[in-house]
Amino acid sequence: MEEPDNSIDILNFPLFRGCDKESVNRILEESYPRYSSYRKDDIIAMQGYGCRSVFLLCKGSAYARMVNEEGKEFILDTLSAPDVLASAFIFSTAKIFPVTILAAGDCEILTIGRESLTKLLHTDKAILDNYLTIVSDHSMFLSRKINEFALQTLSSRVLSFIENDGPISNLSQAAFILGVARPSLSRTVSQMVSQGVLRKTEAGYVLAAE
Amino acid sequence: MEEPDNSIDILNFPLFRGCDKESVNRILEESYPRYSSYRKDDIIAMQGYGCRSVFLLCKGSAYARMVNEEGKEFILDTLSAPDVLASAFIFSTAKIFPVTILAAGDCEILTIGRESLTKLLHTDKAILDNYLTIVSDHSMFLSRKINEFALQTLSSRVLSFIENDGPISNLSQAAFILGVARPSLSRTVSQMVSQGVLRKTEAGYVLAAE
DNA sequence: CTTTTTCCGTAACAAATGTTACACTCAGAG
DNA sequence: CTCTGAGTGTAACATTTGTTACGGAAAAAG
Repeated sequence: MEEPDNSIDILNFPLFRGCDKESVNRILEESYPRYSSYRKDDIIAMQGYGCRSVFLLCKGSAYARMVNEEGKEFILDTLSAPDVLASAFIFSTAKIFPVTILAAGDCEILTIGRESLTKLLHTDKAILDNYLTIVSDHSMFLSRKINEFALQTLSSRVLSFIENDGPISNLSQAAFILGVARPSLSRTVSQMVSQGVLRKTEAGYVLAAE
Repeated sequence: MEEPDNSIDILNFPLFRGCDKESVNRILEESYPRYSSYRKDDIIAMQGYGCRSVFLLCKGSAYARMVNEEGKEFILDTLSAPDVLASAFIFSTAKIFPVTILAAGDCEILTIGRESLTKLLHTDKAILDNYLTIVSDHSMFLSRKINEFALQTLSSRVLSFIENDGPISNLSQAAFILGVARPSLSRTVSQMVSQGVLRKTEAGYVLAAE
């Protein structure tokens, strides 16, 4: 279970940048952290369930999927190691996952309980500052998402998507992430191409300006 | 400028619950906090501009409005004293307001700079825990908003609106907050009434079940 | 090589929401 | 009282997106 190179990995995390490695390792070891592996498409956390720990994504990548009662869904975010999952949920009043987190590929994850995390934040000011930045950036990310969903048309959102995620090489997948029907995205992309906004390359659809 | 009853107000804030009042007041006084008044519709903070302070909303209420390039807009949130504004923006990497904050009525606001806030968080564990909860709850709020905008139909969002904000007494205003056209909301509400989901009372439209 | 699967483009239609326009009610100002 | 403005209901039409369906292209499997 316990990985021998735990202590080496730790400083790769933005969360631990500038921290006192020794004391962090001590606190982590005291808390008997769980080190687990997930296979592609395994569920790491389930929307609607309680959140008692944060997940340090040490290897691999994961994505956050949001579903509503009628089964309509979309991908809110994709995350790659090294990153912290559930950072903004664990200290909320409800302590409930608003999304389901799934392994995009094989993942290795270190689970840290709420108490240990609190202790870390109380002990090391660098970690605290990093954590505040991480949680705040998460809020900013969500704000931008809201702006997209609430105010932007599909074609604007396609542009944002390409800016953030690069060329659209798979229309079906992109449609799923954008939370729209595949033919709708296909239609919109076709229109954008004929308007000269997008261009089709071997890598997929890209901005025509480049 | 300086209000004499500052120190009394402070403990009303969820942010300061359980804190050591003496040391908080000392830190606040050291930082020469600005105490400002705003009239109805004054701009407290402007979307797209830098965020260097948090705002303690001591009296009155404010709302956060989000606009896109084409001028389409909606109200993301309304906040009432006592509350903390911009808690999730000040520690982000970008440090940019993603919304415009406006006074919904006459407001009194205590402005706390980033350095003083950092000092408070580093000094008092209770404040730190409160702050983490506030920021996290903000993230949860945004997640729910995304769920609404991305996945829910207007009628579902009407139900959420009534649950959170009470009866719809002003269709125009509610349409603006929901970010939809007034006739669209009027139409949907009419349909929901004829389906028996909503009921019209003197207080406005309410859930039929009650 | 054939077969199957996956992805893509597209068309026809449906559903949701936006836009514009107009008439009605009601409360407050004058 | 009359007038005005805010809020409302509603209709007709436009626009955007969803749904379903079908055929083709290209890759993967056999």
